Amino acid sequence: MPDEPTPPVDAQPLPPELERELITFWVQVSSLLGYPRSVGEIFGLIFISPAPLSADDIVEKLNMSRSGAGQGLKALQDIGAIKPAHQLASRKEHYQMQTDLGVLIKLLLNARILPKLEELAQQRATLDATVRAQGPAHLIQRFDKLDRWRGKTAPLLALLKSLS
Amino acid sequence: MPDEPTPPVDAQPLPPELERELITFWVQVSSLLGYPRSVGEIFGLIFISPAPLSADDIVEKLNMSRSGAGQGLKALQDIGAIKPAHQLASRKEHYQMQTDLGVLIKLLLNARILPKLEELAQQRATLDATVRAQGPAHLIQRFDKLDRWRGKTAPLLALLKSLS
DNA sequence: CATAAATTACAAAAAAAATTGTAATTTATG
DNA sequence: CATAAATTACAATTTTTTTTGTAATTTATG
Repeated sequence: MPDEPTPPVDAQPLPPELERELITFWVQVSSLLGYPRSVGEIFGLIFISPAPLSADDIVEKLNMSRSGAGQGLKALQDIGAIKPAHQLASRKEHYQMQTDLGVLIKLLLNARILPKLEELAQQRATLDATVRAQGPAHLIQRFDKLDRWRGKTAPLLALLKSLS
Repeated sequence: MPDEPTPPVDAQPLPPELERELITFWVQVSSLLGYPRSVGEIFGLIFISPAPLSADDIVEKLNMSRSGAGQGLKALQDIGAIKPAHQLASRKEHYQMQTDLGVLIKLLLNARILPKLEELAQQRATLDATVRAQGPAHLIQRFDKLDRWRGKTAPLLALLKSLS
């Protein structure tokens, strides 16, 4: 037996325009981090919702496919932006935002940006060694420059990691 | 009269595989910053080239369209990653990398990431005010959380700006 | 443990982004 | 200042990414 529509928790729902703006804000954040619009919309909706939401709630509210909602929820769970919240009356899984935003930002950075940065740093080191071993003078000079740049940005990376 | 092909400056050209790896490295950097593959390839090619390159040099080496090369070069110039280098013998514009990488990283960040972050910060502030004025309790609580997160990441933003 | 309800996986379709080709414009040179 | 050479702008095409729909799988409940 499918669930009945749940009654609103809030007496006073958000003005639709504010709702839209808040969701748009999170769409932009997710886009900055390289996630598709749908993921940002789902997170935005969960962010503004007073109660945990099921995948079907999201499908209904955002007019998206069931499988799109499922994949988006999975992505958000993977990075720890949302977490499951068992609703006693229902068999469906419900989700609410991860309220520990320290965890959230850490996971966002770890999931997307830090790994890439570290992979690139590793590759740079390898190329550096190769070029210094066998490369022409002009390239060695350019890697010298990269080294200096690395020195400048090292504190930034350290700070990023310290958030994690 | 079109230019004759310029003779190689280096006696010993790079091994093709190293060349490919170096270009791939820059493609990945550019992708992290949200630029298309072609822009990364162009920068990579200029990075490894001992002498300044013309748009047509790039077309030939990378097998890309003339207009694609033009647009990519423009984008790279706009962010200051490369700079024009007049070649006396030729009428074509030539380009070489901006060797001051301090300038380079600063411009990359300024051109893409910082503006977005600042726009988002501005929007957050506006939404925060609106929600606190008229929003429901649960949303106000969530903006409280955002505020705390902001406190944690403020040093990061400051450091980013200090690089600029 | 059988069945119903939900989730997940994956190929197909749709949407978005990047690249190309052509035409218009600008810039340099005789 | 006319012409040739190069650059730039922009619509059309191609490619990539995102979203959807369906089928297979998993999970919970009587």
